[in-house]
Amino acid sequence: MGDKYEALKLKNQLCFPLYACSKEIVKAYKPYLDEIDLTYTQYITMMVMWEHKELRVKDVGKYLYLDSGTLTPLLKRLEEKGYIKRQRSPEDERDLIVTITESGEALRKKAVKIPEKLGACVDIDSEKAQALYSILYEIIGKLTDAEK
Amino acid sequence: MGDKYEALKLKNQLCFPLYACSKEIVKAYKPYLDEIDLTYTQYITMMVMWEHKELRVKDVGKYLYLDSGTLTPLLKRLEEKGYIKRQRSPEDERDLIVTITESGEALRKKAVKIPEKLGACVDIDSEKAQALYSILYEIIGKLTDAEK
DNA sequence: AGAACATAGATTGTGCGCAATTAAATTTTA
DNA sequence: TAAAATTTAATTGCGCACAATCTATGTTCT
Repeated sequence: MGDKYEALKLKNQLCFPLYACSKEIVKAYKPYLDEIDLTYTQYITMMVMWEHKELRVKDVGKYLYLDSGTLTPLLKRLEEKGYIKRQRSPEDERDLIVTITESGEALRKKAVKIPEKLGACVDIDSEKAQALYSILYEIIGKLTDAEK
Repeated sequence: MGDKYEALKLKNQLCFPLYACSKEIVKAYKPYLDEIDLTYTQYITMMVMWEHKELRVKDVGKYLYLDSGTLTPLLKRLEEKGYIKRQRSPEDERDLIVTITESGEALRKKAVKIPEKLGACVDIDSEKAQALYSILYEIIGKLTDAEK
């Protein structure tokens, strides 16, 4: 009981269930995302594009906590699928402007059912969901503000 | 306000903060894990090995929710580093038995400070941590039991 | 204006993470 | 007991995720 390595046991970790839960939920999305030929990361990227229509790569990265190493190839794939356009900003050639296409907008109609389908899988009561949500953003805030 | 696509907005997702939080915490581990030359996944794998000393790949996978596609190369890397041994079971040649080495045991002493170091980074009050923990395992349970 | 600095995205390399498939060993069933 | 089914790990292929580096473009500072 309570040996000196207690803190190193899996069951005493907070990060592990977070890591495992995140993976399992993403896995639960898969059958629904397969229907619209998107990965989870592509899906959340389309989410910010559906909402903002036009963004620099940099801003997409800020919303999603992703860098260009992840986004550059991912955005190229979304462009190949026809959901977005990528073009340099005329004002500042360093910026790459991502714009949603009509086909990308059309995809939104297909995707609109996904949140409720997933809600049915996870099925957690709304107080717990709210608690979870606020604690997660509290942690994210601490980890990403402190940074600089 | 509350258009028909409200459910598709990033701020209304529960999975996204989970996904982002998981990544940010793993990132927070990195400087400490770098010191002992482990990735996060290797670290949690060592955690189950520190506790159990000897396990089949299958059981490691059950503890960590990982399959052989992830574990086979990861365990080979840990074997190269000298922390574990991999050998077939004589009773059932299908099973691969993973055993911790002395060097692997020694690593535990170096790792023992990591949980508190990370606690200092995340710094969340213990009621919230407890709530988070139990909600996460509730979701994990629903997603992994329902499966079969 | 020219040099130093800063910024944005692309590239490279490593390691997951997982679906799908394969191969070998074992168990079950007819 | 021979054939079919199951179990286990390994392999293959793809897409992240991220650190580190590189390149091109802008900005700032003398």
